[in-house]
Amino acid sequence: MDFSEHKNIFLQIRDWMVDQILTGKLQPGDKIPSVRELAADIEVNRNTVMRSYALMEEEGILENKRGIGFFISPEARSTLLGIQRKEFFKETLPPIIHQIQVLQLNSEDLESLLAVIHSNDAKK
Amino acid sequence: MDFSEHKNIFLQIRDWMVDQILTGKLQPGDKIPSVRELAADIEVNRNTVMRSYALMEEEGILENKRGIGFFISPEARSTLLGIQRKEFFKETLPPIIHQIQVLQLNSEDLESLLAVIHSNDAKK
DNA sequence: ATTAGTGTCATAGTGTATTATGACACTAAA
DNA sequence: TTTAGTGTCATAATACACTATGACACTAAT
Repeated sequence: MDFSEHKNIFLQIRDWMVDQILTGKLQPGDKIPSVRELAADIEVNRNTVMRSYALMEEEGILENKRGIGFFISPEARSTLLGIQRKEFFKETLPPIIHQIQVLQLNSEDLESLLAVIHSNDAKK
Repeated sequence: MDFSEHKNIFLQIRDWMVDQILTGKLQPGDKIPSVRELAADIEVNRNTVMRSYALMEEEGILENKRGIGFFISPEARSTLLGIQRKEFFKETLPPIIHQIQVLQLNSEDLESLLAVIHSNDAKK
């Protein structure tokens, strides 16, 4: 895992974990790496991982069994779909649209983007 | 101007100024607010504005006349189009595409996005 | 020459993310 | 009961963005 300069590490850990859940690599009920283990893996301090896990617990996507570890909450996937979709439309999409306007990007420039969107139309 | 929590202020000032240039609100040759003036306007420290201006000067989009002030460089617009397009395709677009896949967003969800893209096709 | 406005530099202080480390409570298994 | 693994809390140290402030050099206009 490589971190971006311009975003807090504990938020990037959260983003990475959220992605694992939404893509199905982590399933509800799964035990996730312990605070110490993940910290060692990604070469980050224990406290930083703790902060990520605490945040995700507060968001309702992780559950915590003291002395045992953290687990993906049963309703994590649907909760996350809600959170992430809301975030996407409120925070992510508007500046993207603005940027596309300003840079005058057309269908040809954004071919790969359009392909993905249309491939999602079929799956209904 | 309201700042986001999760991005450095001096970078947000730069983004804001870049947008003004690309949308034509600031023209090549225009004098921009002095370091002190802008700092007072947006209630930020002089040094923070200085850091933004120094960054933009280094990027070749601002020019500096000592004792007079900062000016939009003549080639600012084309320089910026290059920088911003490269940044967009390398850094911005890939995670967006991934997010659209993960959240299964279709043409209906992204109607406004598609509208903007297609409106850019005409202008050629 | 003086004045006001510009950028520039240096210093010190504040807040916060991150690190480093130790200690403690809880749980499961030997 | 002991041991190893878990989360949790507290403390101190480091790094960096940002603030606050003063001083200085340059430029244009009076």
